[in-house]
Amino acid sequence: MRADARKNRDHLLAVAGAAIAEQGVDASMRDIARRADVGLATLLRHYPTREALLEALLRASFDELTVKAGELETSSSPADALVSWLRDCVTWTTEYRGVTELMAAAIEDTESALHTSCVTLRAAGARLLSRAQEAGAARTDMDGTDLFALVAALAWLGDQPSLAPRADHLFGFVASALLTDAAITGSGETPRQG
Amino acid sequence: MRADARKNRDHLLAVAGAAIAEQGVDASMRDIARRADVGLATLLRHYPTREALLEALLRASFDELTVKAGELETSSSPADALVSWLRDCVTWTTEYRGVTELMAAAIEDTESALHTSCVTLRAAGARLLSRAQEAGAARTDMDGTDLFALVAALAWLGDQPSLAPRADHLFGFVASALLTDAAITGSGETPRQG
DNA sequence: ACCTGAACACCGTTCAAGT
DNA sequence: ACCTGAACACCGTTCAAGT
Repeated sequence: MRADARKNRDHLLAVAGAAIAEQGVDASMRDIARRADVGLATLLRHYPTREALLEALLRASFDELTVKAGELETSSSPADALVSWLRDCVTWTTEYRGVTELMAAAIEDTESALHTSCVTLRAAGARLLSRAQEAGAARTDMDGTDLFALVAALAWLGDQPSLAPRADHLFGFVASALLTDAAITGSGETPRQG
Repeated sequence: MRADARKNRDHLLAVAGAAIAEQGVDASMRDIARRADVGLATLLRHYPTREALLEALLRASFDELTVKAGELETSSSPADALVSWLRDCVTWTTEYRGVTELMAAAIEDTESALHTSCVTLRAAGARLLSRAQEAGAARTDMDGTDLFALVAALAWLGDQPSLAPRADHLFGFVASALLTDAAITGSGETPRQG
């Protein structure tokens, strides 16, 4: 790639990041190009679709979350690892309004530029869930796809101005429903009789 | 209203219902007018906004759900009434893809044509929740707004092709988390000591 | 090798002009 | 009283022509 092209590309990504942080993932591509003082066609040659642009923009965050999941597997109790990773995921998505819907579409669209990242993320969550289930800390009637859906739904709530104030509370509701009583009362105690 | 205008209006609503059932609430207004063999400006004079059109389209369903809530209050146990009404709400929203997002926006926008209907719906849910809470059948850390948000989130899941297959399962997950153990093991037993 | 203006087919909004 | 064509300011896609 030529030096001027590389510079254009980096500049575009920075401008796109700002625009999308402000206006959400539906920010106009034309507007992003305008802000970057570049023709719309130039933006589209670097990033042929909105998803390709987002993939470049979110790659670092995706990687971080995946690495974090691996770290939590060794550093925290199964229940704590699961819940704190879920919280990280939900918190992260609130940075880019509307990204959840795109991710839900991408996870079953193998053509999407976001597909692989989403599948990897789901797998990371599934591992943490399995670990918690094997420890008797999480319900056994859930799998990685259920978990992905729950995170997506909670993130979606955070995107809706009228519902966002309850997003934290409902995260707690969902998280505690996901865990078993044994995990909630603490791993040191014996589960109480039902 | 003149007879020809009335006829136009009814015809527009029927056509809009079909288009929106097919394509979701984002169906092009221009396309709806085209299908109805009417100028776009005519559609917009009858229904000045997308929300006004949907309000006319959904009014009957809104009323039904509100009436249903009242009936369930006398015909069913507090827990059953709450859960079966929630299921009705979620099932209903799946008929019109995207309606949940519009409703979430409308409930805090007093200018929206859908505002009153959404507020009424939330109040009906809040009554069923209170009744269940007073009977010791539902968690007491939830209110009508939380309930509205949960229904919205579950309905949103049903709108996403990749997540829809889990929507029923996750409805059960949320519903059972909403109820107390006492309500789940049956209303004939005394709540256990916590 | 890289960039871009311009044409295209859409969208919802608005209003002057028609019946 | 009711309807509508047309102008407007947008959108993303595509490609021939320029540097």
